[in-house]
Amino acid sequence: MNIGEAARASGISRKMIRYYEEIALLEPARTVNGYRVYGPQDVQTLRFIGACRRLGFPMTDVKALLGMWRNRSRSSVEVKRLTDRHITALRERVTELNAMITALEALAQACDGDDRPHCPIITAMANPDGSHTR
Amino acid sequence: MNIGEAARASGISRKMIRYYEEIALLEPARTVNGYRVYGPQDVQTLRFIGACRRLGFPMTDVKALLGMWRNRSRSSVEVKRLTDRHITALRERVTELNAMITALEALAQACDGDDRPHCPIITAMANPDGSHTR
DNA sequence: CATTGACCTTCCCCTTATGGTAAGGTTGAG
DNA sequence: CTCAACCTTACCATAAGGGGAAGGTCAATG
Repeated sequence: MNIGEAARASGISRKMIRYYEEIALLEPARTVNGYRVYGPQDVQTLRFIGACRRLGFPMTDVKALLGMWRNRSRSSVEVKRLTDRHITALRERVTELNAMITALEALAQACDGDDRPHCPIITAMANPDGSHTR
Repeated sequence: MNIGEAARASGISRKMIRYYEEIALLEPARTVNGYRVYGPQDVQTLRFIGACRRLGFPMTDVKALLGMWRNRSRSSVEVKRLTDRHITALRERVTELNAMITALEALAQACDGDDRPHCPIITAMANPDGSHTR
């Protein structure tokens, strides 16, 4: 299987397949002409990587997860620990984003949104310490 | 005011102050020796930028917001429109992250987390289409 | 007057994960 | 033999920074 076919079979772009090889996530065989050759196992690996990425795991985690997948004597606690850390990171990010959303909603709600220049949003940016001029 | 002092006054690192200049957000004066010189207005600009960044606006939006701030004949509706688009983008991102969190929580909850290899998390990654082998 | 430390300057590399493009080689069909 | 559709490597770019080197400047101290 050539890289194009592997891309279609796995849903991973040719570009990213080569990148994953570069960071040592897989090592396809080569024909005498240097063409990469992928087997069903390689496609499985690519699909595994894709699943990890869709769940937001960074590449370092994906690498670790791949190692655990391949290691038949792994402990499920390792996997769970990694996953829990990732969940925690995602929750923190959501908390940050929600704080931004809440602040922005308050500002937008206070803005008339008409053709006049007065705008609480701009005022808030210009007075970042919350020092309101009353 | 030198760049170091401007950095302390604005809470923006020297590195980023130079970067913001590079992308034309401000243009400090220079001494004869080439040192950047910042006035109170520049510090105001930097604080404005910092406030935008803390609310998650991308630099392109920051640039636009700066322009609106400086434009005394702006319409507040422009500002509000930009803000609303940003809020929408943030909400979408939160929705994505929450979907990941939900999926990961279900997997983690199903994982025993002991010293045995069996692990639903790994199994899920290896079978990305949800094709469970029963 | 020289040294020293704290500034400042520009320039380049690194990050994450991904896309694009260009120059050139291979293959298979017609 | 040619042409399209592959493939290869190599480089550039992204967003928003951080790190650091090499070299210039300035003020205070000895």
